[in-house]
Amino acid sequence: MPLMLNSTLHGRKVEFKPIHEGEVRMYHCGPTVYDYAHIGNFRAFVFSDLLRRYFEYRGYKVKQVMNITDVGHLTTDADEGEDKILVAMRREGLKDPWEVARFYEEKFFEDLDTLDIRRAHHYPRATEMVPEMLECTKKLLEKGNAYEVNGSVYFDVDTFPEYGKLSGNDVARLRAGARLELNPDKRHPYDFALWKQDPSHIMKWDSPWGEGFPGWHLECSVMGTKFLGQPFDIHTGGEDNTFPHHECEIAQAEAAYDKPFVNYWLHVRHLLVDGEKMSKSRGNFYTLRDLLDQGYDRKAIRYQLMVSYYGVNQNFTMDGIGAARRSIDRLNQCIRRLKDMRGEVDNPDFGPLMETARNEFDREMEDDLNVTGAMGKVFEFVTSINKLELSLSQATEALNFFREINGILGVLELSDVEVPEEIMEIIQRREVVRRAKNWAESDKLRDELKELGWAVEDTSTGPVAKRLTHPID
RNA sequence: GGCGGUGUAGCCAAGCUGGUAAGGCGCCUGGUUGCAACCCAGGAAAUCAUGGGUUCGAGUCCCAUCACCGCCUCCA
Repeated sequence: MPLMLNSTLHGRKVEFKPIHEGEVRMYHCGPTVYDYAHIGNFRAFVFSDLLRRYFEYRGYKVKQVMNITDVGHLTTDADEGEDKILVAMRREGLKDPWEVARFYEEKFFEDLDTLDIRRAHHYPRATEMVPEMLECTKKLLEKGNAYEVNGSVYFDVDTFPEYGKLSGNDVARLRAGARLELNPDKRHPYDFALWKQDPSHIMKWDSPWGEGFPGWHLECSVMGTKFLGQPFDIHTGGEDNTFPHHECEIAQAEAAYDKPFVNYWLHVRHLLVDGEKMSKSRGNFYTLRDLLDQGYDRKAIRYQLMVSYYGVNQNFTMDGIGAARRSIDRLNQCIRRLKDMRGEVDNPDFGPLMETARNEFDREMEDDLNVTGAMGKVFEFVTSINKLELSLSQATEALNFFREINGILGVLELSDVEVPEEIMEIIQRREVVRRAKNWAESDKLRDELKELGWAVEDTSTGPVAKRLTHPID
């Protein structure tokens, strides 16, 4: 069955067709490394991981690129408030913008690992792509799509009639409703900088037009084309990037090389926290580290971020993280039960259930990665097989299904839990007193285990140790 | 002001090509257990934002209103 994606460029769901058979090339707007990424940022990053893992599940070879924006488009004497970089430098005791960028880049990668987000194939830094950006700027000047004024180079939107095709904006209308500050250097208010000269900037490079820094939109065009070719298949980012950022990327790349830039654009809607938009002033602004510090489980956070349709806002709540944790536990519990199945006789009810589960899971996912719907089908499957006694081979088949979908989800516990010696010892001690029906002592040992972060479940086949994943449940 | 999106049980939510509403969490009852936890069985709970319209029939299409989100300025 075809995979349907809701492409912003098309304005509707369209069938995905790769440029290269069996291969997908994707570009994802990455972090600006002047602060910790917040939980909303991670919705977009988890989505890029979901896409990648899902394409791999479908058997595609995937190539991913994500930019690291380390060019501070900021000045030493910021007009309003204090410069973000300077604040970050003081906060972290760092000496220059480059150090700030490397510091937060490292934190970003740590956060990716925390959320089990698979690494993209390239993470180009903007500061290391300046030659390519200069080259693209020169090309646009040569072709007449850009003009130089006072050491800055602007893209001339009037030379690109398709400007607006992604966002649905219309240059004439934009001009009418313009509330931009007038920049006398620009011919049109929506012309945007490819190269900018500004003496007060901290980061500067040489160029044919004097010292300056690259424009805000150029890095993504250049990196996408360099690592993925032009056109490439999919470009993703937060919904806020649609205009002007992605619109400008298209204009630059297509004007420079006279061919389409990207075939499908997917935009991730923002998340709300407790029903409101996240902001520091509202006190509902969280980084990933904030949540971990409060004791929330990383897999629950991943699950929570992933199991909602990317095309609508998600209401992220602290209760939701706990609910996510318990949802994962339910799946894990089913997996554990399957591992104990040793029957030799096939259960006739199993086959149809298994087939339905696979088909419906796939059908939901093919519908624009409707993970929510797909998981609904998985839970229906869990409920129905929890009632059945299965043969070893059937249990194995079910386990394989969980293993496959976990390639996408990345939150399930499929391998046996390794129980530390110390814990095993207490559990065995508890078994001895339990057999002697010394309940007081038995419960004391159970409390002791809890203190150490472990639970014990007394099953018919003996005690099973279970790691307590989350103190706040 | 313009463009796009959302509003479904206590909470998170699927439902997008129209035929009276998935799933998870929570809650209730029973089973299991030494007691729990986990699990199982059963159950309560939704006038699908509001008001019109089209239709034999609308959460699902159309119009209007309200609320919220994004963009029009850097931002996932």
